[in-house]
Amino acid sequence: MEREVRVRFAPSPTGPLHIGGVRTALYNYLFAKKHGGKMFLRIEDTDQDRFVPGAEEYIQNALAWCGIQLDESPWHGGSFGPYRQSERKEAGIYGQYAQRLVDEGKAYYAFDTKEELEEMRKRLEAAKVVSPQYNAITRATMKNSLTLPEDEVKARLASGQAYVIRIKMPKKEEIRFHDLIRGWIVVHSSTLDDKVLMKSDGMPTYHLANIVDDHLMQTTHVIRGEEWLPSAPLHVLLYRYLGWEETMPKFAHLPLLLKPDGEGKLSKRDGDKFGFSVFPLLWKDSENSANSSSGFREDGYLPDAFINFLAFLGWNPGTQQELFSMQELIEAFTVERIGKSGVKFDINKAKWFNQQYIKAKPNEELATYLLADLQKNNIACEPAKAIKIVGLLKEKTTFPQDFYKEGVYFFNTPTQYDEAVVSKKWNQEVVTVLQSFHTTLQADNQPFEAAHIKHLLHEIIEAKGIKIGGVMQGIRVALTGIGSGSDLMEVMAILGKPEVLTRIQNALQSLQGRVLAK
RNA sequence: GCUCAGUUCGUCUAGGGGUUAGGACGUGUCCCUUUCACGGACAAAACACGGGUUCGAUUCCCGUACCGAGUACCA
Repeated sequence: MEREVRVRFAPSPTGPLHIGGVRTALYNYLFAKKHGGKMFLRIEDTDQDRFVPGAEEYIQNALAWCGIQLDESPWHGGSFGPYRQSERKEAGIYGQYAQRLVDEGKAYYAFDTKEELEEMRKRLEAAKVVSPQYNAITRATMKNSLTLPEDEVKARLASGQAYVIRIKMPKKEEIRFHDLIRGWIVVHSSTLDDKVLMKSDGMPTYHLANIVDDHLMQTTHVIRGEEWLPSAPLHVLLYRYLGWEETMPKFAHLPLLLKPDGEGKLSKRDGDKFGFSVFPLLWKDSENSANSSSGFREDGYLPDAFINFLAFLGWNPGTQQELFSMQELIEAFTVERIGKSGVKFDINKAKWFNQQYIKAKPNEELATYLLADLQKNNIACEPAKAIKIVGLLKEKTTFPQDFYKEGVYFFNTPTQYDEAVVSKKWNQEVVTVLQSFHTTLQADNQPFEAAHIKHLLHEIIEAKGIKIGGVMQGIRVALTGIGSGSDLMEVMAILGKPEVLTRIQNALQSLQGRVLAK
């Protein structure tokens, strides 16, 4: 097994890429890079009915945002293309293999209509058959090339009648394979059915297409969701039937991402229900806006935080370290450390990761978020000022949009004051201190810096024999309009002396009657 | 129903025949403090159940329960 590691991510373009899909892509990517191999993307668009315009572009954008870099794909190209199954079908790639299986007696034509299949199911259910399916037993009662006379089969085929190709599942045979995460899996063929390999529209089903493509594209490892585990035996059998067992990829079936309340797979509805996104990016459904969904990016998650969070959903490094860059993840990643059990989705952890990443970012970078939000609100601001504000606020910030939310008071001279704070904290002492402070400030000519401001203010407070705690909240509300925020001295320094003087004056005037009214 | 998986604090998990079963998120209390946060400290909180194997099982085996996935001419 000296083959170069080649893994694939194979989404179908049926809508926005789900967060579970992103995690699958991520694990594939980490694995490929860890082993110096390649990762490619293949679009599995064999179901034309479910094709959604824009989905492919969404997948591309989502992976790019996450920093998952593909070596080959429909849009990057590569030497194993085409990378869309619809195009591969046009190129005649699948038909020959289906035909080979039929010729070798490992698959057969079936002419049953939808109604006939439905009828069979009903009949079997009525007869209380344990598992009503098209299988080694029931195929004898259906219309297919195994039951029909040879010339009738030929006639039907020649007349252009619709047909599918089904695998001829052996009656009794143990199918076993090794899963990198779960160990040996053994399934008896009698529990499997004669899955359709080639649909009546000439398209292969996933089952055939993924085996043919993974073989042709020299895939060494198939890392995919656990929902594929039940059909893995079928895939293994297909490799065997096609004579490709020697180079069959190794399998790793990932644990599923579950709803926060633990009732099943995480789905789009859960995002709405629990108030968070289950998609990396905003998805706009052009036909039905109700199908649109918010994305982690738009919610304010940083891509590296999102990736770090996602990596830990079902995997851990076995150490106490929790913060990992993509490069560190690549180095630390092993399939052996992927868990077996389903993982419930906890958005709190995602928030925590985001907070950690915000804190670690340089102020210059964070300032761009504030600046952008300010611009949206037509507020002008010097980058230098934004950098200072952001530096002050970052400790209490989870999302980039918090800078604007928490920091608007830097830009809006308050016209209203938080009533709860005013009624509790606005008193004669505050008024007195503010008055002296105003006078002192006007006379002062030292640089308007936090330490100096603090010194001046404390001098006044102490001279009057007042306790700091009783007066600060009032001063804060006078200056910012609200009762909470970052260090007031720093806030004033950023505000600048003229603005501080104005605000003190305003507050003294606006709240004039409030002390007496008490 | 059947097949296949899985089961350690509320959640993500470490561990693994003998441990005070460890960490993180969240929660609570306290400290810091000009408030909110941040930070610090502490606390509550888990081996699904029943058999077996064993001197000893949370760990290994077998059952049961529960949970999940699959059971389409969807992927």
